[in-house]
Amino acid sequence: MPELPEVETVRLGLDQWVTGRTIDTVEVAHPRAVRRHEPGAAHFVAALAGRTVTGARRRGKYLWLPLDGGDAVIGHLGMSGQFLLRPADTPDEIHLRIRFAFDDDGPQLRFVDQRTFGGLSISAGGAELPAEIAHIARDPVDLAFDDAAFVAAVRRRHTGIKRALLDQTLVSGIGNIYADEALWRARLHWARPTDTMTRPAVTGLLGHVRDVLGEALKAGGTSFDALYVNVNGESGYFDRSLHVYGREGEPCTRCGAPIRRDPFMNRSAYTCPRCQPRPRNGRW
DNA sequence: CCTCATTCCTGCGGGC
DNA sequence: TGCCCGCAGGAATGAG
Repeated sequence: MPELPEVETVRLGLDQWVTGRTIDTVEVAHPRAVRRHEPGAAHFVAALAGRTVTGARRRGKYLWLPLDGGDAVIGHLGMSGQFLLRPADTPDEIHLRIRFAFDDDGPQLRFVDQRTFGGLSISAGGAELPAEIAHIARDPVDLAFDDAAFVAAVRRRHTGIKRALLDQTLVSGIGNIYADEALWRARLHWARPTDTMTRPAVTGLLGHVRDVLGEALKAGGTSFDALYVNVNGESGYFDRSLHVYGREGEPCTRCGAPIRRDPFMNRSAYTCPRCQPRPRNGRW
């Protein structure tokens, strides 16, 4: 579930509570959580002792903590990852994967992840932008995002518009929830071929993507259960503002037609069949 | 350079 | 009551 608004909410918390602190010890409770760290868990632990965190940054759905000396800890929440700040005497979470203890009296930083799709690794010299995630595009909230280049790139692609929105090398930060919500706002069907879209249509969609991401960030993100929480364990409330995602059979808030769920890329696509029609003759 | 299917993982809820 | 299965899905990977 964590998409840009949720990851950014976590980043803000990390920046507030971890920046400037020096790591004392690290414990890897589950090796799978560091599987992307090629040198292995023991190296991960040894390399971080004594290092000071100098910030908290984000690229799309990836986070990284720059360290003194120029390296960085890269993190991805996957489906169910959480960064939690917890006093040392707090009982371990069932799905605790990695623990960071600092050389001060402050709380531990714990990486908790039920489904273990997420994980952490160290990027050598990656403080500015880790090479491991340099292929991830900027997100639409990034001031340096190039709107014209994005519009042109989308129109050059030969695929469906939702696939394009989910392609993190084209635009980052968007996942299944916000893709569906932006497409509903733009009245576009998920299968609309990108090469049939006009420049204004893509530009308009980009505007809706920005709007929905911004609104969700203000709400502290979307959560349906306790899986997505900020560093203090609190849930966002944007799920109350969703128009199509997860609403199969419920009336469209705009026209009343029942929301439809289609199988899509081994997951789901939610649309309003009236607001986002798919042409009968196959011509868009 | 594309495009796209497959794979990883755990817990929950529906059906029988 | 309990078992099985589908579903949730980000992104790396490799096939074509």
